[in-house]
Amino acid sequence: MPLTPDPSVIAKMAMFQGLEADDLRDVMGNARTRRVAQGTRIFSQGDPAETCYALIDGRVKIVQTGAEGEQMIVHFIGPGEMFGTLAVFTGGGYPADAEAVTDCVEISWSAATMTELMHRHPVVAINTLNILGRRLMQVQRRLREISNERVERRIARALLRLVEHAGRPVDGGTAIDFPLSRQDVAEITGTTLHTVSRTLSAWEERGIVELGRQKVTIRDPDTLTAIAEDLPGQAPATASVRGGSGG
Amino acid sequence: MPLTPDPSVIAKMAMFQGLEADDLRDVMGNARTRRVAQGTRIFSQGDPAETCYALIDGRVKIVQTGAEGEQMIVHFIGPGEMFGTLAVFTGGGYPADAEAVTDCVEISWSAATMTELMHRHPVVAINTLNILGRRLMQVQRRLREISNERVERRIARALLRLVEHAGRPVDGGTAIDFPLSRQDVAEITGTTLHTVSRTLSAWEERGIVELGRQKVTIRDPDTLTAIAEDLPGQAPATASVRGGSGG
DNA sequence: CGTAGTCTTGAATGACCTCAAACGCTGTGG
DNA sequence: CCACAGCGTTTGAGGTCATTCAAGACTACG
Repeated sequence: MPLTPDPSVIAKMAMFQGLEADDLRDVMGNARTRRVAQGTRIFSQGDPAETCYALIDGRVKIVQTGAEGEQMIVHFIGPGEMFGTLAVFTGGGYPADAEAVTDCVEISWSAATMTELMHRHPVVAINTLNILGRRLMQVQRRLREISNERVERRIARALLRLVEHAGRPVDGGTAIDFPLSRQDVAEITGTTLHTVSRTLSAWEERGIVELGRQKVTIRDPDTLTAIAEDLPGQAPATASVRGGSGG
Repeated sequence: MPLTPDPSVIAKMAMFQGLEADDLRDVMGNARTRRVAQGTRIFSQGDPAETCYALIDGRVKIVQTGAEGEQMIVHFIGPGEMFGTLAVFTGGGYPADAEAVTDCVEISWSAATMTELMHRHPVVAINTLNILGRRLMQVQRRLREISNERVERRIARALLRLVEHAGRPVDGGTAIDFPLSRQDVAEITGTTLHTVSRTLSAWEERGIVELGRQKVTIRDPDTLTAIAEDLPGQAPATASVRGGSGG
């Protein structure tokens, strides 16, 4: 993966749809491309937001930390998606950390450049509006789910969403394209790693998933969907989730 | 309140900051102003998003409904704020219902008009980006809170936020400017009206709030903040509602 | 082979929900 | 004016899902 990516990569990004070839060259000229090793912190919550990013390759997780250290995974970023853009327009610091969960290639622009670009090409602003709007709708849906639904169902949903977003077909199922610990799943679904572990173990026994270290493979997406949607006929054996000794 | 509002009202809106007087007249010309009675449904979840709105006067609540009827109050809209804008740019229908919780005056534009306006005046798109960005940050913070925090603290936070956003000073405290039922608070905080009722009753006994039918008055915001932030020194003493910080 | 990090599993507690009933405002009509 | 219905609210009792505390097992890596 070269450090000067060809413009076609940029051209495909949702953010730059509708730009002419000339403008794309302009965009490229003002951008900075960089390799980022797995585990690198790209920016930190509270840092002044001076740069906005897009991902060429790899995966980045966006993590928000509360006053007492509780963490929540807000979003996983994949190739072609922007991140860190939000804070550039709201002023103030980044609202979360960004961390590379695999080796990545990122491209970035200064806040000033991006603002200027949007003034020159309103379509970029409108594209961004579109992306941010979708993300807002997603977060709102997730908010409702977390408020009103049981943990098991939230975990099912989270896995299905991850598969949708970062699924890689493997022998006998679909795996998730990057290291994903139980703790990660807990921070997505708003629960503890213990509950996640118990739930996944129960599912493994039923042949729905296959587990590994920082790895989950979905073997039976239909049953998982049934759990997520609470469909009849695939009633989960809830008792088995609770360590075997119900009371 | 006249049905042809003077342009200064529009000029003050965050969405139209930076527009010239001429442009503002243009905006006004394409807008439609309307009175809305308390309780009116302005748009419904799933309706095709053909109009975007701003509020001149009154309060509107944005409510999302899940597949099985569970509801969640996403946002309260006050004077000068826009709503229903989101869906216009993401395509698809509105992601939630909008309902007037008081008598309102709204102003609206067709989606096409608004898009055109943004192309002519990028600053409007960038302003909208700013507003939407802030809202996204708010929702993400709320998501983390709901995931990681106990109910009592979430209720405290919700009340403080409502006071901030719609507080009206009254004799011996601050009231909230519109009818707010226990059920409403439950739908904001992701709990049940029973738990809300119990919690508020306990607080009333401690003199923190004063309760009425669809009404909450904050008498002691400091203690409420202490509960919200889990500060020392204001430890709640009631048996029925959990206090302190864990174990 | 030891160390550190991830994951599993058990047992006990408890926060919150669910179910159920009754209370008290508010507005309405006799 | 009072009776009555409707709605929001309060309160109790019981159940359970999920957290919390506590070990221990497994995996990767030097």
